[in-house]
Amino acid sequence: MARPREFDEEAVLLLAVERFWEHGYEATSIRDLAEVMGLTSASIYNAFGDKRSLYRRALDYYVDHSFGDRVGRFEGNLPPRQAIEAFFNEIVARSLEDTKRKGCMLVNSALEVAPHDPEFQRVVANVLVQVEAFFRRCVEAGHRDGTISNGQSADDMARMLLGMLLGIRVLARTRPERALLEGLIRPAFALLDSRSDAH
Amino acid sequence: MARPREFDEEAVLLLAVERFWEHGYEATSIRDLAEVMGLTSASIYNAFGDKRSLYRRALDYYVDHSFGDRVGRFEGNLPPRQAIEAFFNEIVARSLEDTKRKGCMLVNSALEVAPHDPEFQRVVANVLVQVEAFFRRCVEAGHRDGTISNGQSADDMARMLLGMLLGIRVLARTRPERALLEGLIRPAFALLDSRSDAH
DNA sequence: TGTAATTTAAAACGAACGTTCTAAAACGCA
DNA sequence: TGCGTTTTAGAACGTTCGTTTTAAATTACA
Repeated sequence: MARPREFDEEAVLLLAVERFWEHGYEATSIRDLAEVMGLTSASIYNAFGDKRSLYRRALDYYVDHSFGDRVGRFEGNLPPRQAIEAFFNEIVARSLEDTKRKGCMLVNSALEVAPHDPEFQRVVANVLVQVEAFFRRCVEAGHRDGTISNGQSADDMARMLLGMLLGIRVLARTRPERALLEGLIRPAFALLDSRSDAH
Repeated sequence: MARPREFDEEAVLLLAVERFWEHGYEATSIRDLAEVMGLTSASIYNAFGDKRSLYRRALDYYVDHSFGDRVGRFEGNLPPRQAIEAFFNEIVARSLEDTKRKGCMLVNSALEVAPHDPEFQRVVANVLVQVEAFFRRCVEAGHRDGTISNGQSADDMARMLLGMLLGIRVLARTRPERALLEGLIRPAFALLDSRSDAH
């Protein structure tokens, strides 16, 4: 009943993600996006609305396919202590092979967009709460089966792991050095392992 | 021999710092700066060169008066273990009273400017190296006088503290909650205290 | 007091910004 | 085969960008 789209919406959204991810919101123009996505600006506005709406779609896509995917792969499929370790090992590995220094789009968004936009503030905060909850579930399970030290509360341990995660993401963006990132997580893991009955 | 400046260079630089700090590089225009600094764009260009040069001056000013000042106040004046604690307590306090959510200008710069600008990459990386070195000196001194556990190497401990610092700075920008930030550092301090001979 | 030097104010520069408009093109259905 | 509808391509909208220019104002020194 009408002329059909000449592009796949998810495919071009992925291209928009790449661009926003690497250059951020302000430094990415509609013309940049049009070139990268292989569309005219009219098509972009027709399919996604304005620039902010497209960025929102891109961020949601990123969150679902990075963090969401990671939690889904590890939680339940691995013992809690190993799930945490696998999570951080993957973050470190990704950070070290991130030659374009894109970092984590959620962290980028947390610093560039969220502070001045209540909607994005809510979105980013919500994801961070979910990450924290994932860590807390892992630590609680580890407490129950004795594979994680109960020297610290699961709440505090989860908070620390969340802080470490964000710290790695920032640090890797300017100093992507293996010794630094791997050395950073060693004390944190030592804390997971240290036996409380040794005190 | 010529018409004198009508403004104090350091005073207007501080105003530029505030603006860049809160809104970042891209989202701050020369006209914004001119209004905030109370100058015309011609005066800005005459005194500071182009926008990027002014941002560089602003970042240097920020680094000297925040991190540089903090290290100078704590190191030497406090025992190593207390120096680290005072450092983090001040970071948490500043983060909680940061109602404008400006965060840390160095971290903001690390994510917005440094990845696409080799000069700023070098500047930011250099400061992070200095922060790490400050932590390492504290941990080494604590190892010597027995106030810090030697369960972890000073190198790794300093790396972890650097990661925690950056993590707090990011987290506080979207979730400035006292329980979260204070809970985050508790396990890290526990690691400083845990006695290695207990294993 | 006149001259050289510098800073001001304000307008102006071309380029790029986000967004919209105008037509032509491409489909399903009558 | 037309009709209604949507998507295309590309020009165009007004605004804002970083930066420079023009000319008046202000000083120290001869």
